[in-house]
Amino acid sequence: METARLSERILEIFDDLTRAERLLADHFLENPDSLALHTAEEISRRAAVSKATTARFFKRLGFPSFKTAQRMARSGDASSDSGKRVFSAPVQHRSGRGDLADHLASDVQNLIRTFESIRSDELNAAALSLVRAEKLWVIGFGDNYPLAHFARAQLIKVKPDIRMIPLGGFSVPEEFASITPSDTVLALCIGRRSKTMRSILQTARLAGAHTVSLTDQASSGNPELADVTLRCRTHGLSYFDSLSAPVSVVTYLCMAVAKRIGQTAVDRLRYIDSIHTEWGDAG
Amino acid sequence: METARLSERILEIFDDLTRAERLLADHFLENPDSLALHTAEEISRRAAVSKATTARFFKRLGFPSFKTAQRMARSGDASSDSGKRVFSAPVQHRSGRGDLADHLASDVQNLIRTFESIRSDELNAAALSLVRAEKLWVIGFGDNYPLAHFARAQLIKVKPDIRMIPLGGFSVPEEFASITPSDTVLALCIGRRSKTMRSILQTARLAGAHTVSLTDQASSGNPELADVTLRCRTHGLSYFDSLSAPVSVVTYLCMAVAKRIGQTAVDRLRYIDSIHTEWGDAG
DNA sequence: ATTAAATGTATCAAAACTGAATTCGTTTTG
DNA sequence: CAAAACGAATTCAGTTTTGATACATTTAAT
Repeated sequence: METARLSERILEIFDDLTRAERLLADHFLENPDSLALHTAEEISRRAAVSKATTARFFKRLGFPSFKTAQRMARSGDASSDSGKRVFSAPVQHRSGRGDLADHLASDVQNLIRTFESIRSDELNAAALSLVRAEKLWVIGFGDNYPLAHFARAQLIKVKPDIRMIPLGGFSVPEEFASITPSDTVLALCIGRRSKTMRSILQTARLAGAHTVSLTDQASSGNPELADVTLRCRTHGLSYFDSLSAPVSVVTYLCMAVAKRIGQTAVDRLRYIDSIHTEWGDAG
Repeated sequence: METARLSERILEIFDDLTRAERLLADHFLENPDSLALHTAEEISRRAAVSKATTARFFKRLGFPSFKTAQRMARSGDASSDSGKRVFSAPVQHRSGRGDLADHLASDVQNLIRTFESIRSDELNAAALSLVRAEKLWVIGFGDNYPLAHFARAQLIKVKPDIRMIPLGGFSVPEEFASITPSDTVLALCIGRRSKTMRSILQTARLAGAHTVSLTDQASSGNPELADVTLRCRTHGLSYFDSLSAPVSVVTYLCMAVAKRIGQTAVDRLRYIDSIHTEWGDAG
């Protein structure tokens, strides 16, 4: 995996780079395959630096020249996908920068792929649905609970009635009974599917409420359980899935909601802030 | 107040800074009060740059001069400058693809910048500390609660004794009393600082426990409150901060922990998985 | 094999950066 | 009040960085 080697090397000496070189560094961190795929001229153009700078950059990185660097990048099987080794005992504590660079590259890819695949009209529809809702139900079981909590924490800052399921130790049906057709359900369904979630979504639809669900890409098995389904890429390099993309999508969603609500949301934010200040929390 | 403004401004133009200026930027991000407390000469000495550079730095930041900047910092007023973006009513529903692309770009930058600035040895030290801990305390108040919950959800999959603060409605001191020198505290300190968190960290250090904290870049008002401090870039485009980078860092940290624990962690993961399957949850 | 096109590399002058020394203004002290 | 002391701004010269251009090398086509 040659691209990792490059990212690793870049992260290592990042602090010593000059400004134009940093542009290059960022370009390669965002597009790890760029070195293998494009010419020096093309790379220079994309990173908005001169060819000379690109040439110098690889010398500073320790390569004899740009060409050798590119050859090395191409010779290494840079297909970068290198299968899931979730359970292939990682004996090597060899640690360090390589892992970090890999992880970064992976999460950047997760973000990019996710937003590439999400259609903006669907997102807007989702946001609109959340805005219009009288009550908003945020639902997340198991590993989705933190994500649900996070979404609610954002939304409650701009909208008054956000309910969370599950809540404390309370029984779900009792809580969920108050759902109405003017409500919207935001369902977080990343990773392991839970039966309860399925039941809740069915109940919600039956009750005539709107439903928005956030899933990972693997979950396409049960389509159309929600009015709007947003798929996130959650590919992780080893034991755990990555939640960067879902978090980013949720953040965007909340921002879009706040934006649509407009001044009321701003006022509410300000009010909350003033309460915090009054209570002596640091701003 | 003002220090936050300064840090914000610095982060805004961080990419365009030269190397010596970056030394200054780092100094101010780590010591936000430095501007108010020290003379330009002293600051220059501490940041290891020339006085001229310091003078120029504040001009580049948009202040008329160093002196003005210092006066503003000391008065704490400084509302004259660019108002906080958070409240600058974004009336335009530009709604199109642009917002999405901006958001994506911003979060990708957050990720990259975060991993650029985090030292891998610090991360490894943090992971090691988490691995060695007899009990692990994950702490997150307010907006950090979902993040803490998320961290715990990962860690509990590979390690048996992970405690969370705050928990249910239980009183913190009663819970926290069982901390010992062989424990480690993972403190999530993104965004608004809470007094309780500070107290907890102090108590933890007094008790001889190890401490790892995850903060945003602007927050290092009290440096060295933890043994290891990991700074994340959380810059958001409008109302809300972005948590993509912190989530990514936490995920990496947990992965590193799992890796170091090794086979035991794998076994535990498998066992948990088998229980899930047995209970009929979909995989 | 030869040539033309494309692409990487080296050179050099312009621009930007930096710190030491100097100048200017303010405050303190005798 | 003078002058000394201090600190901030400016100037200036040396250094580094940068991109345009010229040059060399590879590649492709005939």
